[in-house]
Amino acid sequence: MKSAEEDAFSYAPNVSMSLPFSMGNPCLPSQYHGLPSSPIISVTSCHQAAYGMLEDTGVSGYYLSPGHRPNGAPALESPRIEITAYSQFPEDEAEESRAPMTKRLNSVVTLTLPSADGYRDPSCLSPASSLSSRSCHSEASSYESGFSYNYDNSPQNSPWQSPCVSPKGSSSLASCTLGGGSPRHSPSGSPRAGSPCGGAKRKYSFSGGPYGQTSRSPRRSATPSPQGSPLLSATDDTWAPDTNQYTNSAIVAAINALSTDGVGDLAEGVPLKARKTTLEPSPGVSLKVEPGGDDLNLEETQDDFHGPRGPFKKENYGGSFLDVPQYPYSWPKPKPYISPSLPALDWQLPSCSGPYSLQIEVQPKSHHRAHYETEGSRGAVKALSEGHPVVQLYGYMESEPLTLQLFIGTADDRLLRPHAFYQVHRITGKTVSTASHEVLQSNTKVLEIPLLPENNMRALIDCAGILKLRNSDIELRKGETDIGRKNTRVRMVFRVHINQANGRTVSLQVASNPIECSQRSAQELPLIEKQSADSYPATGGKKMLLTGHNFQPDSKVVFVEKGQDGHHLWETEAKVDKDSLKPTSMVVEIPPYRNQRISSPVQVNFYVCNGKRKRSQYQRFTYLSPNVPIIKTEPNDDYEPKGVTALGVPSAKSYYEGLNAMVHPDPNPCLVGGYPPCQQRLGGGIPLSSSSNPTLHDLTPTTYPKCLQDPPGRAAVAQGGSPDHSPLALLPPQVGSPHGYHPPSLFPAGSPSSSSPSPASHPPTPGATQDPQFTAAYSPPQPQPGSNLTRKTPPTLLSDDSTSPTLPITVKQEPQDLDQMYLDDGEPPDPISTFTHIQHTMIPQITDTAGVRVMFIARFFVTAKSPQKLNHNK
DNA sequence: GTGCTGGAAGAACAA
DNA sequence: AGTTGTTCTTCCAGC
Repeated sequence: MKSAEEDAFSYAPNVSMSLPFSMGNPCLPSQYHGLPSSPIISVTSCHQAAYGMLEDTGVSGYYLSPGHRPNGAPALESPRIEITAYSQFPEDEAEESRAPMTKRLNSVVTLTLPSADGYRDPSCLSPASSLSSRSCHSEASSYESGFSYNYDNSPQNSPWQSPCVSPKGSSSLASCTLGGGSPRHSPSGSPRAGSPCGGAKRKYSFSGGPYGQTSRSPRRSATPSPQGSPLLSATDDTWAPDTNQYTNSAIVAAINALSTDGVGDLAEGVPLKARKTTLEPSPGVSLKVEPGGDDLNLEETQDDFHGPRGPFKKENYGGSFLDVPQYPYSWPKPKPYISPSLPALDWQLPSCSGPYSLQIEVQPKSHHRAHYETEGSRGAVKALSEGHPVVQLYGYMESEPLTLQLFIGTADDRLLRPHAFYQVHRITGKTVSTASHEVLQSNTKVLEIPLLPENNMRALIDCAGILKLRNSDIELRKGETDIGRKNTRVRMVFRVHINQANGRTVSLQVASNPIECSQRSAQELPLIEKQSADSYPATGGKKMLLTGHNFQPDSKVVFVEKGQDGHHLWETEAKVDKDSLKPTSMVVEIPPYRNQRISSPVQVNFYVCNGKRKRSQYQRFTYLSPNVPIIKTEPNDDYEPKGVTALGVPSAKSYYEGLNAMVHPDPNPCLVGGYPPCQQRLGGGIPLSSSSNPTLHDLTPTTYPKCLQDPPGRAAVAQGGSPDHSPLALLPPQVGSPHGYHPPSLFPAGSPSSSSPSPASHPPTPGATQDPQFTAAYSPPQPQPGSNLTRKTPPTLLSDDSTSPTLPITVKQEPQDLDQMYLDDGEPPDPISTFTHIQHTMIPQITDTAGVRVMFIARFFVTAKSPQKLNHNK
C-alpha cells in the first residue's frame, strides 16, 4: 500500500485537473452580468463556448450553468466530476418549466425521483433547517429577516437565485419530498433506525425524506417537519415567482430539474429504497404545501419581501461600523425583474474587480465542529482569535446596501464549489448581532447578510454555523460523486453582487481559509496556520517558524515532492527545534532540496505529522534556484492579501490556498485591461485570491467586460470589456482543455506537487492568465474534438524540471482528488475503486533527476461512475 | 427551555 | 473472514 503520505499526494495531480479553468483572473468578464442580456443566451453561450468541454472532463460541472447541468441537477451539484454529457436544450423544455408551479411541483413529485440532486440539496437545506435548524425554519419564520425565501428576480435581490433555487428546489424538493432519500431524512436515514439501502450496511430510510425526519430522531421528533417544510416551501416559493416570470435561468433550471431529474435518471442512480421512498407519500410534499410559517414566508417573500440585494432600508440599520443591524431587519422587496443568470454557486468568481474588492478581514478558525441534524446547533463559526469572521467590500461608494451571500464551499484541491456534505446554518439569538436570512440556491443553503454603507460595507459573520449532512444521505444522491468520509474540510464562501449603472452586475467572491469540521480532527490533527517562509533556495538551512495547533513533542515535519503521477520523488524530514516547540508553534530547519542545481523553482509540500493518520494539511513550499532571481517566487505575495496579513491573518498559504492560487493565479487580472491590480488599488488589502476563484463567468456572451482601464472608476467597471478579454482570451483555454475547458493548472507541471498548487508556479503566473507567455505556454495542444479527455501537456510544460514554473497541466486524478479531502489523515480514500469519473493522470515520461526535465503524458480515464458510492454502498 | 459545547458510545468502515 | 484502528453519527451531560 501507499504510505499515508503517498496517498495524500496522490491526489495532487488531480488538483490540476480539477481546476478546469485556470484562470482566474479576477477581472475576468465573467464577473459582469449583463442583466439585460437574456440569461439563457448568455449562459448557453458561455458554457458551450467556453465551458462546454467541462462536462466531458468531468469538471464540467463546475461551470455549467444550472440549466446546463447534464443531470439536470443544479449546477452546484455538478461541480464534481461528472462524465455524462447531456445534451439538453433548455429551450426544448422551456415549456415545461412554464407549467404552473403547482403542476411543476407535481411533476417533480411525480418524477420523484430520486434525483440525486435531491439528496443533497434538499436534504441539506431542509435537513439543516429542520434540525438545527430549526434554524432554518423556525428562524425563517420566526425572524423577520430570518425567513428563508427565494429571491424573485431583482438583480439586486438575487435574481439568480430564483433560477437556481427554483429548479433545484423543485428537484430537491422532489427528491426530498419524494423520498428521496434525502439526506435529511436523517431520522430515517440514520443507520440505526433506517432500513438498509442499496446494499449499504447502513440503512437509509427514504420514507419521508427529509421530512420524515420528524419521526426519526428523538430530538428531531421534537421539532418535526414543519421546519423542514419551510425549506421546501421556500423552494416552492421560488418557483412561484418563476412561474410568473420565467426567467431564462429559471426555465433552464426547471428544465433541468424536470428533465434531468426525471424519473428515468433518478431511478437509475438512486437506490431502490431511495426511490421507493420517493414514491411514498412524502411528508415533504405536504410540507411544501403546508401553509405554515414557511409558506407564509414564501408568500411574503414573493410578494412582500424584496431580495436582500434590494436596497436595504438604512433606517433599519443604525449602525456604526460593524454595528449589528437593528433587529428586525427588514428585507426590502425585490423589484420585479427578470433574472439574468447570475453565477451559479459553483462558478468561480474573482474577489476583486475594478474598484471593488471583497475581502475576508478576519478569517474563521481553522476548526469548527459542525453539528448534525440530530444535534443542536454548535454555534457560529468563530474567528481565529476571538469574535467572528469579518468580511468587507472595498471600493463600493454607493449608498445602497448590498447583500453578502455566504455558503459553505469545498476546501479540496478542486474548484471551489458548494460542499455536498455541509450547509451553512443560520444562527440567531441574543449573541448574534448580524441580521441574516436564508435562501436556497440550487439546493445549497445560502445565508444573506446585509452589507451596509454605514458599516463601511463590512459585516461581522456571527450568524453562521455549519451543518453536517450524513454522508449516506448525500452519497446516495444521484450524480453525487464526492464521498463524505474524511471529506471534512470546508470554506466559508462569500459573494456579493454589485449592480452597475449600465445594467451589468459585478459578482465577487472570496473564500475563507479551510475549516476542519470534524470532531476528531479538531482535537487531534496538527494544523499549520502560518509559515514564516514560502520559498527558499535549494540549499535549505533556513529556520522557518510554523504556527498552528496541535503541535506535539513528537511532531515531525516532512517535506515531500511528488510527481504528477503521484509518485514520491523525494521526501525528507525537516529538523524540528524541539526546544522551541509549542502546541501552537515550532521552528524547523528547511531541509536542502535533493537537487541543488535546479534552474527553476520547484514546488514541494510539507506537513506536520503527529503520528499515523494525524497529519496536517499540506503546505506549499518552493525551492528556488540559486540562479534564478527570486522574483515572484513566493506565491504568497501573489495571492495572499496583504491586508489580510496585516489583519493578522496567517500569511502562510495553506495548501488550499495554494490551490486557489492556482486557479486564480493572477491577482491582478485587471492589469491586462490596463487596470491596476486590485491589490495595488486597494492598498494591499486584497483577500486571498485563493479564495476567490479565478474562473469568471461572463453571463453576457458577447461582451466581455474586463478590467476597466479606468482607474477605480466604477463606471468603468461596469463597462463591458474589450473582446480581447473574452474569457477565452483571458483564460488559457487551451491549457489542457481543448474545448475551452480551462484547466486550472497554471502551475508548473513539473513540480511534483503540481498537483497541489505550487507557489512557485504561481508566482510567475500571477496574473498571468493573461500573460502572453502564460498563454503561450499553455496553449494547448489542440484538443481533439471529441477527446475532451485527452489533454496533452504543452511541450513547454513538458520540459524542464518538473517544477518548471510555467506550467502545469494538471490533470486531476479522481482518486487524488479524494485524497485532498483527506489531507489531514493523509490517507487517501480509495479512489479509483470508489470514484469514477474521469481520471486524468499525468505520467512523467522522462524525468531528469537532475531536475531538469520531465515529460508528462496526460492520461485520462473515464471511469464509469458507479452509482454506488464506495463507502457506503459497499 | 434553548443553545452551545465537550465528550464519548457504538455503528460503520477501512486496512 | 476475523481483527484492529478510524471515522461517522448520535446521545449525554454540563453550563
